[in-house]
Amino acid sequence: MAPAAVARKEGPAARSTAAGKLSAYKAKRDFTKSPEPAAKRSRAVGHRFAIQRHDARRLHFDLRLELGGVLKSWAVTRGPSLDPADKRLSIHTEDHPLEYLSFEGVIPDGEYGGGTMIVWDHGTWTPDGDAEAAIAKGHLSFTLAGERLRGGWHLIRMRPRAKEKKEQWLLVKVDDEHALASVGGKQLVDAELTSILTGRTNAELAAGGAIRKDHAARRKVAAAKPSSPRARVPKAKKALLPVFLEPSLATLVEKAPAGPEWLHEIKHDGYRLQARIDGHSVKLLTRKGLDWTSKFGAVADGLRELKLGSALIDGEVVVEAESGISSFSLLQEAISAGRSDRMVFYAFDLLYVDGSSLEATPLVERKTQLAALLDDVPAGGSVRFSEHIDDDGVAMARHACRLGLEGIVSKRKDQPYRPGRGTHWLKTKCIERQEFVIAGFVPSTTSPKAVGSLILGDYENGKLVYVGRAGTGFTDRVARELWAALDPIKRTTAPFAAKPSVDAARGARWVEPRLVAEVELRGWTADGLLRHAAYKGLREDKDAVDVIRESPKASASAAAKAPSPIASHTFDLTHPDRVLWPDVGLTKQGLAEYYAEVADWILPHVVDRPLSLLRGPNGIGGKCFFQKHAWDGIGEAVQRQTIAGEEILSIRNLDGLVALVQAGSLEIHPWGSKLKDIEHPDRIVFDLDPDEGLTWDAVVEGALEVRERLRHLKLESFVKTSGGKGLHVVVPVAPKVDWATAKAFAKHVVEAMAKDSPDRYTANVAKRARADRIFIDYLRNGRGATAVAPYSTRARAGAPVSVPIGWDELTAGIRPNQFDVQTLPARLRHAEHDAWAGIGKLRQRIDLIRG
DNA sequence: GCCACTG
DNA sequence: CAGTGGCAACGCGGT
DNA sequence: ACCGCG
Repeated sequence: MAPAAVARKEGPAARSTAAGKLSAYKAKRDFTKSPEPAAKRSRAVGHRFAIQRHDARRLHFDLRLELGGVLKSWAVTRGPSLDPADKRLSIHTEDHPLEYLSFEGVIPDGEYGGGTMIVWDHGTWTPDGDAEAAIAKGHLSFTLAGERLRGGWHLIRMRPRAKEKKEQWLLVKVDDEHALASVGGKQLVDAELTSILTGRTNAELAAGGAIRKDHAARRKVAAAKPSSPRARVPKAKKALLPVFLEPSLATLVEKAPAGPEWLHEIKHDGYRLQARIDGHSVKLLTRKGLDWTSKFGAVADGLRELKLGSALIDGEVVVEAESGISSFSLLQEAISAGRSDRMVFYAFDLLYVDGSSLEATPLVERKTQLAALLDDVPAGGSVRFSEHIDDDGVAMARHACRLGLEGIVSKRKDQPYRPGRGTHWLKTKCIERQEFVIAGFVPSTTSPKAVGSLILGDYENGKLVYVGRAGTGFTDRVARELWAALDPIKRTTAPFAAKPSVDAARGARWVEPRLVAEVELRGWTADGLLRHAAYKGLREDKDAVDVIRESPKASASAAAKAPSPIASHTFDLTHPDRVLWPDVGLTKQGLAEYYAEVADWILPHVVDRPLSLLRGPNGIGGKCFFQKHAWDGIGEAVQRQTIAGEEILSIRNLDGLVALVQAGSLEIHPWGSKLKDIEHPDRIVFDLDPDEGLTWDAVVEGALEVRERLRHLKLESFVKTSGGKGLHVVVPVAPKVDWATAKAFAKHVVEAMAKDSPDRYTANVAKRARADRIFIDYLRNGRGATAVAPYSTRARAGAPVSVPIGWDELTAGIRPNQFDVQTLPARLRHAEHDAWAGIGKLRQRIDLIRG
C-alpha cells in the first residue's frame, strides 16, 4: 500500500515540474524569435548586439547600447556554462560603469543581430544613472520575475558588488499585465461568508439563507426517498471503521473549473484533519495519520457531543481572526499556547458512517449525509459544516479573492473519495502560498538569538534546490523560536545538492533540511527564486522530503510579453529590514513594496494634496507622531511649499510615496482639498466610529443611512473601511465652498441623524455621549483636519489598510479590518473594477443646497 | 528619521 | 560629540 | 483658565 502511495505522489509532480521549466524557457525564446515588426521590437529593446567569438565554455559578444543618444559598446562574456537554462550574462569591461550590471538575455541560435536583453535584478548595481536612462527610454527591458512578472511597480534593491559602495533602490514600472496571475491566500470560515460568494444579501441570509435552503431542499429530497437517509446509501458498503484513510488532496490550478459537475467550497487556512469517531472515542488525525487529538481538545469535545456512533469525517481545523477570516498563524499560536477553545473544525466530507463505508459514494451524496449528520450542531460551535455553492467557479474564486480568502476548492460532485492527489479535487489560490524546506538562516541583525531571514529550498527531481529567502513575516517571538528550533540542527555545509551561489550563501548558517516552512510569495523571479516571500509558519504535519515544487497547471499557457518598464530615480531606503509592525513582521521594505504594488490605486487619492503623516520611524511599538509641515532632510521626491504661511507637504508620484516610507510614515492622511485650491475641499468625510461592543451590523446600517440621507440631497457617496473599527463615507464635491461651509454641511447631516436616532448616533465627541452609539465625526472636514487615505496602512496591530469597497459589498461580510498589507493586493488583482470608480469625476454641488 | 539644541 | 526633544491642532468636556 | 482626550 505505502509504496504505491509514494509513487503516486512523486511521479507526476516531479514530471510536471520539469515540464514547467521547459515551457517557461521556451516561451521566452519564442518571444525573442517571434517575427515582430522591427519598429515595435526596437522600441522595447532598442539595442543590437553581435556575437563575436564563441567557444565551448564562453560566449563573447559586443553589446552596443544607445545611451542618451550616444552609442556605447561593451564586451560581454557569458559563462561559464552554456547550459541554455543559464541565461545570465555578465558584462566585463574596464571602461564603463555598467560593468556592475548583470544581464539576462536570450541569444538567437547562431545568429547575429537583435535579441532580448533583460537586466537581471539580483545584486545589480548602477553606479550612475545610465542604466536608469536606458530603462526609461526602453532601450533595456527589465524583468523581475520572468514569465510571471505582473504589470505595475516593482521595488528593486541594488546591492553593489563592491562592498564599499552604497546600496541604492530603484522603482521600475512594468506596464504589461502578464497573464499568469499569482495565486493563494487566506481563508474564509463561515457559512455566511460562503453565501456572500453567491451574491446573496444580508437580508436573505437573515431570512434563513439561500444556502441553508439549498441544503434543506437536498435533505428533503433525500428524506423523501424510501428509507431513512442513513440506511439508504447508494453504493455504501458494509465495512469496519478504518483506522485511517489517506486524505484526498486537491491539485493546484490557475483557474477554477466551471460547469454543473463541479461544486465549490471555501479553502480553509488551517490543518487538514480526519475525525475518527468510534462511539465515545474521538481521534483527530493529520494528513499522515498522526494522532493530534491532544492539540485540538475543544474540537474533539465538540465532535464527541454529537454522539454520532461511528464516523470518519474529513475536514480542516482553523482559528478565526477577529475579521472573520481564518488564519494559519493564529492557529499555530493557539496550538503553542495550548488552547483550543477558539478552534473550529470545518467538516467537508464523510467517508464512513455507522457501519458503512462511503468511499465509493458520489461526493454530493456524501455531503448531503454529512449535512444531515451535522444538522443539529449549534451555529458558531466548534464543529461546522463546510458549505458549498454550485455557481460558476471562476466567479466564486474572484469573489473569494476579493474578500481576502485563501482560495477555493472545486470538487467533482459525482466522484467517489479518492485518496492522494487527483484532478477530481482542484484548488485555486488567491495568493501563492507554498511549503519549503528550511536549509539555513541568517541571524537577525537586530536581536541576538533570533532569525533574520530563512534560506529555503525544495526538492526537484529528488535534489534539494535553493529557492530563495524569506526575510519578512516573523514576529519577534517567532524569530526567536525559529532560532531555537534551528540552532540545534546546525551543520557546517549547505544541504543543497549543488553548491550554492555566493548570493545564496551570503551570511548563511546552514541547518539539516528537516523543518518545513509555509511561505507566502508574490511570484518567482526570472531565476526561479522567490519574490516577496513572507514566512507564515512551520508545517509540523509535513515531511521535508515531500516538499516538491507545486506549480499551477495552466489551462492555457500565457506567453510572456516583453514588459515595458519605466524607471524612476535611485533613492535611499535605509534600514529596509527594520520591523515596523512586529506582530506581523512587516518591514520597511515590505511597506515600500506594498505601496509599489498598490500604486495605481492609492496615488489618485494622495497625489497633489496637502498631507499629514503619522510617522513612527521605529514602528508601531515605538514613539509615533503626527507631522503636517515639511522638514529639512525630506528628499526631493516630497514637495514642500509655503501656502498661506503654512509649509505644506505633498507628493506627486510613487517616488514621493516611497520617500514617505523612508521617513517612517505609518499612516498617510491627505487633506480633503487639492494643492492648487487648498481652501476649497472636494471631499467630505463622515467617519463612523462605533462605541465598544456595538455590532458590525449597526455600523453598516449607519453608513447606509448616511448614504441614504446624502442621496436625498442628490449626493452620491462612497464607502471605505477605516482599517480600524469603523467606516468612512466619502462625498466628492466640486471645490466651490470653503472649509467652514463644508464642515457646517457635514455637521448638519450628522446632527439630523443624531436627532432622529439619538439612541444610535451622536455627533458629540464626549465619551459619555458615545455610550452604545456610533460617533459620526464631522470634524474631519475642518481646515487642516484629515482622514486616513484610501489604501493607507494603519499604525495598528496586523498592518490593516483602509480599503474602498462597493456599497454592494458592504451588505456582505466585509469587516473594517478585513484587509491588510498582505491580503489587499490579492483583492485588487481580482477586482473587476475600482469600487470607487468615478469618484474623481463627480462634480457634485453642495453650495446649492439650502440649510 | 532627522534636525536642532543641550551639556 | 553624544544625548535628547520635537515633529498638528481643534473642539470638547472635565477640573 | 487650563488640561487632557480623541
